[in-house]
Amino acid sequence: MRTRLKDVAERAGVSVKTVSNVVNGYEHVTAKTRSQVEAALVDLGYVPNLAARGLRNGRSGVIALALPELHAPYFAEIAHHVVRAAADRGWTVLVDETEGRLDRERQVAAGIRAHLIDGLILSPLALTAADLDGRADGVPLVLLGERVRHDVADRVAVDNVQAARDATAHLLRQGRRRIAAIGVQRSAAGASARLRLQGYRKAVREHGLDLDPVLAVPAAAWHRADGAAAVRSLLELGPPPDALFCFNDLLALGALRALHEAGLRVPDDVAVVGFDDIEETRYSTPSLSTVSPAKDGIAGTAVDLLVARLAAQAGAPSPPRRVVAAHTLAVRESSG
Amino acid sequence: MRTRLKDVAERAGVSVKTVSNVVNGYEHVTAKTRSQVEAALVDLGYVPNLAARGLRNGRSGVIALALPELHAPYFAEIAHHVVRAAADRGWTVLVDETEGRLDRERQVAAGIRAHLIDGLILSPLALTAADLDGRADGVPLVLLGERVRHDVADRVAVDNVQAARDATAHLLRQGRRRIAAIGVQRSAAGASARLRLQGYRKAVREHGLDLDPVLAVPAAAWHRADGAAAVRSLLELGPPPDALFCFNDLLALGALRALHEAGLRVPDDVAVVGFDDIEETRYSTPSLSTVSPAKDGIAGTAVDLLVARLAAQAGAPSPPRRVVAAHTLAVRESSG
DNA sequence: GTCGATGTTTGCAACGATGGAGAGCCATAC
DNA sequence: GTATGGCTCTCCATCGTTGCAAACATCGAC
Repeated sequence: MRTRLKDVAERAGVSVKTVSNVVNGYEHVTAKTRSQVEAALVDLGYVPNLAARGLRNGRSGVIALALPELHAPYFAEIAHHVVRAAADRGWTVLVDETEGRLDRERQVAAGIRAHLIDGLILSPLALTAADLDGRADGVPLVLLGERVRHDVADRVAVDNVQAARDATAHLLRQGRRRIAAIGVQRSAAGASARLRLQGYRKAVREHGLDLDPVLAVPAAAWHRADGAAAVRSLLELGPPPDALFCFNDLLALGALRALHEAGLRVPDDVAVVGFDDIEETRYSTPSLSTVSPAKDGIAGTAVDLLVARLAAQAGAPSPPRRVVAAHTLAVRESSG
Repeated sequence: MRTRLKDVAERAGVSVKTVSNVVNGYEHVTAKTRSQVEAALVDLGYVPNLAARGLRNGRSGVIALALPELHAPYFAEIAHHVVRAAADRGWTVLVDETEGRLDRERQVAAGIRAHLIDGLILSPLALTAADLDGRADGVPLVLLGERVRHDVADRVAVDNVQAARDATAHLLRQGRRRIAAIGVQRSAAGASARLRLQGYRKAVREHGLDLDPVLAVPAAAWHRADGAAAVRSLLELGPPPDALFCFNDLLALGALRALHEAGLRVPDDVAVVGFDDIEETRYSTPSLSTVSPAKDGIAGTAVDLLVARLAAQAGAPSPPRRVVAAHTLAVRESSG
């Protein structure tokens, strides 16, 4: 049996409330009482019952992080930063994997864990704004990524169009002319893909070049295998491109692999740029140039937005906030 | 304001307890009452308050997973499998990062989240058995890995000695004779390192070869950078080895990088085997041979052990259980 | 010595849910 | 018609904590 405030109170010869006051650092407790209580706390090894505290306060100190899959490096890194940012601010993180499935994303957004969590950070793949309309009464929500319209909830995201444009422009400046875009998606879940494609096209046109539809290569998912497959199919269709802009790093790493197998040298024959700056890109052969979103900034901002919502929950509802996270271009060997 | 059982009860014209009975699937409720209550539940969008339920039942339905760092691929994959296994069994996972720091590991083991979690799965780095002695009253604990003596808590781990021996024997069978062990650690946190070194030595001796101390290369941490640094220092000391057994995949990937920079071909000049079978090893250039622990099995077993403890908590304490997880050797290009 | 002000401690109620005891109702058996 | 038993449903207490308000103690000022 665990010790409760009551046990400590009996041991210290004071009331339960006084013990509670000591535990919570209430000012007006005499030094003598305080030390008695503290001794009893230590003796009995008291640990507060967070379920009871949560029930009483209406706050659990726990936020949920829902993302497609924890084992994808980008999400693992985001999760790391969120857990860390939350811990720094005194919160704990509970993790849900949605597998990018609409039903799971809807469930978590609808507040499946009501009163166990105080807020939710969601990185959606399939969810649309319609799914979120009219959930004003639910737990505060912060969205990661530009996949959902920004007027339904707080949102933190990099400017995908701008970032894709930067990456493509970098390749153009290196003198590349036939740049393929790897990772095109037409499904509802492909909002990021659309934005990155848009940025890519913008850069190509701004450089006075024509868009070759053959160079827009689709990928079902954004894993290594899809990147490798995309490159193989591209190479079958005709002369190889002189550069690839891959919509994420996993695609790019798969692409590096396929290029290597095809006997093409990177960056000599084909330059490659990815997106996400996962740690692996620094150690691949060759190391991978990539768009580097400020992941710690994204995580910190997301937690801050959530905490701000929590603090403001009593007052009038404020309009959703949209934060654009910084990004840079990390130039490495694959496009150096 | 969220709806409570009370609101639903008023709407349906029954008592709070009856609503509770319906929600919990209690048998003896008339069809009529049931349908009335269910209608009210839907109308008001009732969601149970898990904090209150947890307080009353003494169970929250949440387990904690504490590991050094979520962004290391091995731990990310373990976390993925644990979250999934827990979800399959109706549990939710809360994540703590310890950074491998002793104080943090002690805190989580001591039950910092008491009553918010029902059980704990901990992957310790620095913790010793002494830290766990006498915590019989705490929340059920399952340890991952062989770092801590197996008689203090339930434990799931691969047989590190055997696995390291298998990996080294594989290299010997390929005709390699100067095999370096990368990742040696002498600190308290290096229990896995010691076991893997032991297995490596065993295999070398069993093959009738002498151990060359130069070939046991230390690494402060087990990240890519450490693997690269270890190889560079090894190459400075004398003639290159003809194979590397790296104590984890990140070391091996860093090593591949350093070998490449040194102009050594893998596997022609130097064969490389890693440990963990993270997804990245299938796409590196060359792809990496590695010891493959059954990660889903480890995660599933860990959750099962925890759930079993929870179910048995009322009865007499049973002795700690030790489960040895399966491992195989995935042979890929780096030692093919 | 009394009064008020300040500082310290206490008791009670409440957060939302559920277990258990028992009240009410109906059908069946005598 | 009454007793019996079983099914439904309600009421009350309880889980551990904290906000509120009241009670109590201490002190200085008059």
